[in-house]
Amino acid sequence: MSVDPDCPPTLSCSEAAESGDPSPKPEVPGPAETYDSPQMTEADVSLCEAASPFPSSGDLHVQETPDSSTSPCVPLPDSLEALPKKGEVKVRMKKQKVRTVFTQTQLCVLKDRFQRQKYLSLQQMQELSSFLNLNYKQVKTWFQNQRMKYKRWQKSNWQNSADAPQKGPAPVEYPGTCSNYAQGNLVNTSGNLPMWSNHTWNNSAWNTQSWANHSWNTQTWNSQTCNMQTWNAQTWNAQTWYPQGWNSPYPSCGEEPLQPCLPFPQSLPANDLEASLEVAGDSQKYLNSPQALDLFLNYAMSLQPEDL
DNA sequence: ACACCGTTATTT
DNA sequence: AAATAACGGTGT
Repeated sequence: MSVDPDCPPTLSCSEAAESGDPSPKPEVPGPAETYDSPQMTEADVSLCEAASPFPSSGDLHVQETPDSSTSPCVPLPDSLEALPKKGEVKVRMKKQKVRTVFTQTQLCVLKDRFQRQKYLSLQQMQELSSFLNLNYKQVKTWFQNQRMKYKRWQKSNWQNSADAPQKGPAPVEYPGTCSNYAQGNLVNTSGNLPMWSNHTWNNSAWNTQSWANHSWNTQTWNSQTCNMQTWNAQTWNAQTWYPQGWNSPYPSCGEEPLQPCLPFPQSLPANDLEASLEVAGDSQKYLNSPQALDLFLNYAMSLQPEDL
């Protein structure tokens, strides 16, 4: 909650948060941080965050999370401000962790996506992250954490549906989606299937229900057994996702040559989700990628009030 | 390179 | 104090 969009990205949010303005809601309706935050420079980030030892972050362009306020990078201990070569001063630098506070919108999208898809392919994550204006890494992490959370939840609910062998009205629903979130629209009310509920999911046993039943607390499906990596690669590639389908359902999408699954560039105008949605409201000139369109169609109506 | 999972640290 | 974003170690 709160997500203080007010907090100037540049200054320590925590500081601001603590010292005053506990006002949780009255946020500027600011489309979840419409401000394009100067945020910190990469230098800053790497400096304070000690730069994730992530090898891959190289090719997976890690855009430094644009919206979604990220925690400060300021109060580094002391004596270090001079800090000319970060290479050397390894000593007592406590390395403050930067924690991003996702916006409600971002969370909604993430959660909803998670509900129908526990694992995303690399590409999907990239797309999603791009759309949400988050890092690939952030999305990846989020999904990982979410899986763990889900797992925990399953365990605790395990007893509940434990013995409803496999017929039960499906275990209690995982508290995934946002309250007034119109997840109804998500699943094609019109046969326009969102990409992630496409055939791949439909006919398989992987709808949310059966997934839940799957209770994989035993190692049933997890990566070790199945090797998600390979599976992902083979199953979730562009061809799979964009079979031929993008010509049909959507009005102004027919024209799109719809390339496979592009690197999902900044096809979205500068900004973030809400901006895109806003724009997309009347003209779809920016939605030149299936992903954007899809997301729009799926989420446009379901934004949290506070985000708009 | 990625998933899992325990841990750490921040945010509320 | 709880929730959770991010990290680090480990296994494949």
